[in-house]
Amino acid sequence: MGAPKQKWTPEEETALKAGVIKHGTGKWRTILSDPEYNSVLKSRSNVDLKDKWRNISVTALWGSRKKAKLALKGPSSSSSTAITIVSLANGDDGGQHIYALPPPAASSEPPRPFQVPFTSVDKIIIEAITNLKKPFGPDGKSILRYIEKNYKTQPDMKRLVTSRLKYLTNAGTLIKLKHRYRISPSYMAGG
Amino acid sequence: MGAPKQKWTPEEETALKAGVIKHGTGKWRTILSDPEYNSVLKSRSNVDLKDKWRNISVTALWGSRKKAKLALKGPSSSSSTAITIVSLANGDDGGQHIYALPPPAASSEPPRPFQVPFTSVDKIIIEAITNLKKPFGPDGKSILRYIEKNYKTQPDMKRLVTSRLKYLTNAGTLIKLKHRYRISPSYMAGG
DNA sequence: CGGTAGGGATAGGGTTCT
DNA sequence: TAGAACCCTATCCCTACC
Repeated sequence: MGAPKQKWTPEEETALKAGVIKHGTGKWRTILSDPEYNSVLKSRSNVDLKDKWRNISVTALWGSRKKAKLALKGPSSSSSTAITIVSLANGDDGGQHIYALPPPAASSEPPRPFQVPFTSVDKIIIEAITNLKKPFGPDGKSILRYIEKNYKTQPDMKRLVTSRLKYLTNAGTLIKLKHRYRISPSYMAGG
Repeated sequence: MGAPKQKWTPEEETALKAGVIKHGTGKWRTILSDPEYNSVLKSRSNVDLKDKWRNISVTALWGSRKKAKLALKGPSSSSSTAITIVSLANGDDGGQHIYALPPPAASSEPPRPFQVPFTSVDKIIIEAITNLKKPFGPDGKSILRYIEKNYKTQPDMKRLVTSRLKYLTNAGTLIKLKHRYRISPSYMAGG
């Protein structure tokens, strides 16, 4: 066709984000039909929207889909790539950090620091909300279940998640409505 | 990592070319899966095929990717690098030459000839077919659109392209099938 | 048939190696 | 230094499942 790879413009991306905030994720056709966005997104399909949103989400969390796939999960599938989540005192998320411990044996990589800062509970919470993709956002319990299902967690993860949800809501990163959490516009907008 | 740059053997290159002729460009996985080639190309990935084909194509056209990048494009992005295509009577492509005119004002370069022979319509047509990468080749209209999009053209470019397509098809450089054009084996083989 | 989710392939820019 | 080989990831495509 004419366009070998049609890169997304900032305007289109903004419109998509606004559309998701207004209609929720998974409502790609609805967003496209909304007169508020359909002029900007004229040249995009519902599938394009879905793909772009996936890309935005995953990039914000992990840097790329590939990294997300590598980072996410692991415990059950392959012991050599397992990632263990631990939280340490005194971090930037209210006294908690999440670290990824490199697998015990494994790679012929050059010497790395024993622990590399990898991601925080906050990021995992955002990931949970993104991946659970409930129409109006998951509730706290679902978020916790998601995290416990996908990561090896420490015993007091519940307390940690609860306090982080409160903090993120106060900070404006999350929006809480009827016990459900969704990601705020400003966060996805790249704030 | 493991692989210290695995150079392409002539056999592999031949298999790749045959695969492209059979399945078209952009069908890298398909080519890999074809029992006719998958023994020779066993150690290559679909991405490897794509990269190698790019090297082959771009080398045939411009000498290298770097040169191609310098030569290609200009009009829309930056006026100072704009390339103007004109055709002159009495050339080697049926009475037509394509020239690249240096930008009007611009560079502090040493004095250049007013017009430097740049490339011919034929090469641009080959480039168009290569870059448009339609499964069975683009039709004439698409080729014309590509050229008009990427170059500043003279008014009668349509007529020129049409006649060149006819010529190149007769000459065996292109293969025409159902109004679509693809590059012939012999051309890519370096003929 | 129309829509979405998800896996997977491709395109094209960038990087490394020789 | 250039060019071949290779890497990264945004975009696009395909299929399964409603």
